[in-house]
Amino acid sequence: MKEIFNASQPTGLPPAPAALAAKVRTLTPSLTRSMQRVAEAVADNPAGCAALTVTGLAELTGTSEATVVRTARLLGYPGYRDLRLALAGLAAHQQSGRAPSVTADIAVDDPISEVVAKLAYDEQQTLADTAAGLDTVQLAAAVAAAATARRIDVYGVGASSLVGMDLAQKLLRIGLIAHAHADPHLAVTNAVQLRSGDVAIAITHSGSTGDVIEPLRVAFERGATTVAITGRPDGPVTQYADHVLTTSTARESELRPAAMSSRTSQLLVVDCLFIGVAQRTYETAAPALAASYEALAHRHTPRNAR
Amino acid sequence: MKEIFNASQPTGLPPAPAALAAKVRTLTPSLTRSMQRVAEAVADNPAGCAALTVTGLAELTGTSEATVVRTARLLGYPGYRDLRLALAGLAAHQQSGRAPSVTADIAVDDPISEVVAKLAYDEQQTLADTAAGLDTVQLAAAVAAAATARRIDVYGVGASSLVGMDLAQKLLRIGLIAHAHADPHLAVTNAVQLRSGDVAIAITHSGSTGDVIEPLRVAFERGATTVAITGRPDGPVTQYADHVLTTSTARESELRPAAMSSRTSQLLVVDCLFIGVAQRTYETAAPALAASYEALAHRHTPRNAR
DNA sequence: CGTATAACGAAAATATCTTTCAATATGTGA
DNA sequence: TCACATATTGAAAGATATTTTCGTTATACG
Repeated sequence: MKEIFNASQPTGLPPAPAALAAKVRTLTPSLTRSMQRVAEAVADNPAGCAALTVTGLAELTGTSEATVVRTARLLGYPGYRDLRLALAGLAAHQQSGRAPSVTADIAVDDPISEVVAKLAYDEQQTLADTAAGLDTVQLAAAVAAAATARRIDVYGVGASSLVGMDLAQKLLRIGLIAHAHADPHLAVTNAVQLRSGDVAIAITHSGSTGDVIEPLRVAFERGATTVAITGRPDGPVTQYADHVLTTSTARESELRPAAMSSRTSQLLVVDCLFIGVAQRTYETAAPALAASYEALAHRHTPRNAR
Repeated sequence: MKEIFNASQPTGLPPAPAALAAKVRTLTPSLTRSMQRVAEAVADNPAGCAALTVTGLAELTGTSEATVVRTARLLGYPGYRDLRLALAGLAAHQQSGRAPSVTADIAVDDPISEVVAKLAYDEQQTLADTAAGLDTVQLAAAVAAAATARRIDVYGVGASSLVGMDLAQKLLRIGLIAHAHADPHLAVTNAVQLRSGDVAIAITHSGSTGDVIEPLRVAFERGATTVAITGRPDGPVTQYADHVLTTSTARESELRPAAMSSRTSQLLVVDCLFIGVAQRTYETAAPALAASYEALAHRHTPRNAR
């Protein structure tokens, strides 16, 4: 067996400078056990790890040099040396940064004001991570496909279905033909109709939601351009995806289900996709948007209150 | 003859992080010619030098490895390796200094990477604004009402309907009885059923969406506790709201409809509401959340994909 | 002009990083 | 449950990079 971990990097992204923390979080779930230990140590204490040699870090994490190097590769660096440099950069970056006062998890007895602060902070973090980890090449490709598509189908179930509907709603507003399917059966039924020139978008945080993978597979086999928006760029869903857009995976806690931050992340991706498409179809998008405002105007009472 | 350059460091100062540039200037006059060349290169372009090996830097400056190492020592580092680390840190530091260039609006011809950065930044801003402007007293009151409610109805149309569904979905997950209504007629029909001890929540960015105000008014008159989530705390909807939760109103542009940032803001408020309720119903919420995970487990394929 | 000293670089010695490969663990299908 | 295939892992060999050594060349000073 050959170990070509570089191949797992879809497009040759240049290693991340301060986006390292994001990358670690995004990638952690798809790492093996010992690699996770290394990644954790690195994310936990960048400054400390930057001071260590491969051997040192291997000992600290109770693994081998080989594993450390492998982890560095997975993180997108050519080797440990480069990861170490990035780590030093990150450390300096953090140092200059602000006080990470609210990093703690939300507890059952947190006062409501604390909850607001922590949630806002977490979601901001999620946004930053997502933006940092988003592959703009893949995004551009997805945008190009969507902008010229005959029709666009969006698949998502559970929490992701709302994101799907949001995307479809917005695309409709700029005059594109888009549908969101939350019902797996109807999704497959519709996917069968797709062909080359159409676009299918699957949204699943886990990357392994059968109900979403199935319609994407059908669309893929019918020749449609397929896009996966997922937190697991190595998950089964990517088998049938021409373009993969990665969402960030923030830690979850008992009170804070993963759905919450994954939704934030997914929405940002979807927004980017939408804006990208709107740019490329500006001629028709702008008047369509204006028209939809116009149509809604009479639904608002003339704010006489107070 | 022995070369103990370390001895030239009077007091065992720890290597400088960002004070490197200063150190270089201070030390330059006392350096030999070739060492000056090295120091100059380093001060000139920290990022570039950080990417070079000893040999590389030696060649670049037309000197030898030994000289580079000697210079590193003079600068206060144990060796070149450490200088390089410091250089990487310095580079990252400098980079972070000039970051806030993304304040501008999204333009039609922005490259996709710019779009991602601007959107992420805007949404982060929206979150911060929302958290800052949220009245925790009102929020606490709304939470208390929802946590003990017999049933919870949520009204929202258009983009806000998705937020409403999100809230209802989550409340359902922790065992509460919640419904989201996007259909104005059904919403009113259901609102008639409410009475004291029930909670009705209206979500409208403009604060003047008749289709949402109407059911809230009905619920209000029936004696239910009513909550308005709106960007216009002076809008008509607040007439019938016992508690008003204010969302932030970010600027919108031609390509960036208001729906986008209002949605972000609304979701944060809804999340806070949810977490608050989950805290107060922890005894039942925690097992209910766990159970809902459990129920979904088999819907995921066992990640066999490479 | 000669000598002492400092500056410098080539190359050896060492440390560090990377790769290979075999052993072990893990999961999958009969 | 077992046998098989595949993935994960670390020890050690191999390759690079860094540091040290040491001899040569340059410079200063008497």
